[in-house]
Amino acid sequence: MTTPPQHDPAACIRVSEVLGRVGDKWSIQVVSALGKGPHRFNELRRAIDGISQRMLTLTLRGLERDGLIGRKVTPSIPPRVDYWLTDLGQSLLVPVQALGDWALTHRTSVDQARNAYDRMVDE
Amino acid sequence: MTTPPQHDPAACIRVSEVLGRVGDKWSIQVVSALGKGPHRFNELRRAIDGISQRMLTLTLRGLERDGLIGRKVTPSIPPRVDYWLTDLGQSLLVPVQALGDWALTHRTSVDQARNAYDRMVDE
DNA sequence: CGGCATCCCTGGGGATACTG
DNA sequence: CAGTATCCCCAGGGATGCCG
Repeated sequence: MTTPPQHDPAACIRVSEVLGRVGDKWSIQVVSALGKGPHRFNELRRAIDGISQRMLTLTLRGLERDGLIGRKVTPSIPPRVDYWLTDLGQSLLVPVQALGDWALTHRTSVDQARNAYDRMVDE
Repeated sequence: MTTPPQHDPAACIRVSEVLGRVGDKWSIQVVSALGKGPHRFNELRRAIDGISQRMLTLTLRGLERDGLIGRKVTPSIPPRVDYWLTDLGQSLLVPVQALGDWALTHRTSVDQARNAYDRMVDE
């Protein structure tokens, strides 16, 4: 086992705030997609499987408000809007990646535990 | 800027799964609280501000099912139930802590961006 | 003490249609 | 193309009450 981090109530609250911000259904995926580089609106729409236009818009607005992504409107015809990660957004990608790595590493363990649990309670 | 992690669709999906599992309103706080050591049901209830009995029960069941926490019933009178982090749960604490650190570090940046955004759209 | 069971209500989010 | 607006549904989750 690694050193168990101690419980810090203040840190807990911060974690909750972060999760409230990026823990919604789509934010992480948008940030991750923008990790590749700038994207236009419909490029993101295609890159993120299952997201609706409405939710993409709302998610992008939220991330922009929090300073995680930038937005540039080019008023051509047809209009063009580009999104990209700010430095702040890039920095968030690091711990997010760590969480993804955890998921990749321990996925089978979780699945096994889940199956064992489900068998135990019959079903 | 640090090296920007590349976008990996498979990794993205995994991140989503992890967030679906621990990104709910209470799981992280329960895991963090148990990072201190084993707790009884009502100890957790008191440690986690605002959680209802119902949600604590549901959250604990979910975490137990996923193998992140252990549960031991002592059928005394009154009954006693202890919860603790499994090794798997401990390992999750690491990336979660990283996310918490990010929140602590960048909290003011996010708040400033948010305030600036809100001023910009008037309100 | 440590739960289920039940009721109920809010809001997250999909589908669809319209606009600049 | 890139939104905004509207309708609508249902799952998350609080409050309350009962049980071993």
